[in-house]
Amino acid sequence: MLDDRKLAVLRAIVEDYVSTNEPVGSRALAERHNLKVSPATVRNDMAALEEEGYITQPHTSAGRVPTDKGYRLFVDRLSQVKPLSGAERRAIETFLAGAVDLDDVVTRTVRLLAQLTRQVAVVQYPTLTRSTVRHVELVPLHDRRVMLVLITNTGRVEQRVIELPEVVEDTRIAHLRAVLNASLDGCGLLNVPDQVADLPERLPVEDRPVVATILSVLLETLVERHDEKIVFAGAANLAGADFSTGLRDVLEALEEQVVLMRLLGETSTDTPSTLTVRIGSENPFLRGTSIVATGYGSGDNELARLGVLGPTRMDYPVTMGAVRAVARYVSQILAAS
Amino acid sequence: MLDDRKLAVLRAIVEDYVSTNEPVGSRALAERHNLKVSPATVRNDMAALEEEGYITQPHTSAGRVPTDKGYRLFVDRLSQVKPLSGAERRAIETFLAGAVDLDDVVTRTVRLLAQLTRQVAVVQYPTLTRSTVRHVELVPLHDRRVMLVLITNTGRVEQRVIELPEVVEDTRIAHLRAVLNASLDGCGLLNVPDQVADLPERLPVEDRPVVATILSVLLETLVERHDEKIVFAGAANLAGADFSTGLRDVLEALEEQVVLMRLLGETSTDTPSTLTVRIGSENPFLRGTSIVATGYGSGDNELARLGVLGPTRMDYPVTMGAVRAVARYVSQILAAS
DNA sequence: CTTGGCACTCGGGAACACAGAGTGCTAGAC
DNA sequence: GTCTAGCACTCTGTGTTCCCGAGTGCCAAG
Repeated sequence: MLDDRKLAVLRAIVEDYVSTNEPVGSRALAERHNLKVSPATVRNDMAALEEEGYITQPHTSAGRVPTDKGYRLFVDRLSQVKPLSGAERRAIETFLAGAVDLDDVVTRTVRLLAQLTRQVAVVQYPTLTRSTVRHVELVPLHDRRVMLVLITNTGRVEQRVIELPEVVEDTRIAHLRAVLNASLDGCGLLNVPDQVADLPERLPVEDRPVVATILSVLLETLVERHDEKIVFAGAANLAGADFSTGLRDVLEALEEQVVLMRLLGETSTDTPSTLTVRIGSENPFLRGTSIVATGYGSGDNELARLGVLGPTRMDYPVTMGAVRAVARYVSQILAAS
Repeated sequence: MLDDRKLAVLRAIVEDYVSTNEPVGSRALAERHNLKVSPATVRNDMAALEEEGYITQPHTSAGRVPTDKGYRLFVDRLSQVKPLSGAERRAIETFLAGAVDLDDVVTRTVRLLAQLTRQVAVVQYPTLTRSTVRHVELVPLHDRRVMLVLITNTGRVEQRVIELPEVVEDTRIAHLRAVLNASLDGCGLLNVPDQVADLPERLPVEDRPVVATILSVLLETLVERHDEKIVFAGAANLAGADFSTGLRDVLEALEEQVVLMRLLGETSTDTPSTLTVRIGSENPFLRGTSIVATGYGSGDNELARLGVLGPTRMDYPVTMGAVRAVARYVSQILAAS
């Protein structure tokens, strides 16, 4: 049905359309990509491709434009991820290496990705639920207040001020801290509830109200932050592009954590290095946009996702290369710290 | 030069133009705002106003549009800040009261403000330099690593992992923590360098290398975060409006911390409740936009600024009311915590 | 100082023609 | 059977012209 030359024609159409943003006609095609056949032949192939739904023409007597299905075929079979240049790799490395803490890593990553792809970049903060406890700290503030600080192996820090039911001396606080750390150190966040379930019973009766208060806040913190934080950058890159769905919708989606989450895709348990590409109508919302995303994380388990969002008419090979490269470097950085 | 009626005409022009987004002519003006004079009279007044530079006409045969100078006069002398409705006040209060930490307060504030004004809201994180130290914590991690946690009175928490020059037992760490807190508790962040300057000398010789390392990181943290964090929300509200300077420029500015900072205005030492309004060309950059900003903070000292950014053609009384109200509520929340 | 009248200007929409790009189809060449 | 050349056809986008209407500026009278 689709011989090699027809595929070559489709690839040429996608490439030309992406670079010129204008429907591409048979003559220009035959000339620019030395196909060694005449425009008439190209026209026949185009008719076949259109028949199959890979391309379409906006108006009669206009050139052809790829459909979502056409882009899909292009991404799956006709293109290769384009690796970054050496200079770009080095730039990424040095830029990310300068980060001082997790916040900084995420901020730098999202900006970097936006600049690299000239599109909107989206980065999800590493998921708490897959991290482990590195340290729990109880800081006496004054009166009956203590601050609970939870540090995870991904460098994330959560803190809460707790109002205790009674005045507690610092030494007791120190003891509680030791107990908490003894049972939680290195524990996966998902297992924390189980680990601390019998803790009050193992302590003297007089400590139980205090411990109960602290634990309830601790558990609450875990649950609350389950709705993950997502940041984006590069909205200015939307200004040029035209979206079928309207710029407003895109901007709104970017500020809706929930929608962004869905767009980035479910956090898969696959190896994090696989790239997800959702093209146009394949997206749950924002059917006029495409998304290239992948997971990242230290080692083999995927901690969170990152990707870019742009018009359906985007340079997929380049974008995919950038996303993949950035994800790898971030993973490295996180593993090292 | 400008009698009362001319001022009334200017006010009417601003109000009409803001609500309709179309140049306003003399007939419509005379009808809608019962000025009790004929269109011809209005025309004379308009000619005078144009002569003075308060209004202008886009084309020879079109109605008049306010100039930046016209808006300025309107804001300064012809309008009153419009207070929020009771329902709005209650909504703000409950929404902000639900925040769990400083991050949350800022995030909620910026979203609230964007929704309230239907414009882009911008909020600066409370400045470190005006805060005071509530607590310093040293958390032994393992080997030669400790985590330094700095908690300020505004609820802000900074943390850094420090690589020590030698292995240090936990008891020595605890001692150092006590020493640090003793000299820094309640100390203004700006004074921290002075406070700790002679600290190494007051300690045994064997502790000095460790203390020096810790202090250098502490001071670095203070300096680094001097470039303040700013967040924005409501970019989708830009989609409808048209900016003379181009949407792209506005979006770019929003992602440039430095530019945003300049736009919000210098942190003044004035009482925080004064509203700053910069109209069109009065802005350092983005001359096509207007900015309504104010300071906020607990008590009398201004901790940071917040505001909204929108087209020059905005509803100043309403916007000013919203900004002022939100700033007050945030200040309350911060003072309480 | 205000008002009604009047001539003038100019933007924007409707109608129209036209050039150019691109197509589909058919008949012939390899 | 596949490719090619030629040709008639169909659009879109653009430039032109025309005209209406909104709005103005000015002047003379109240």
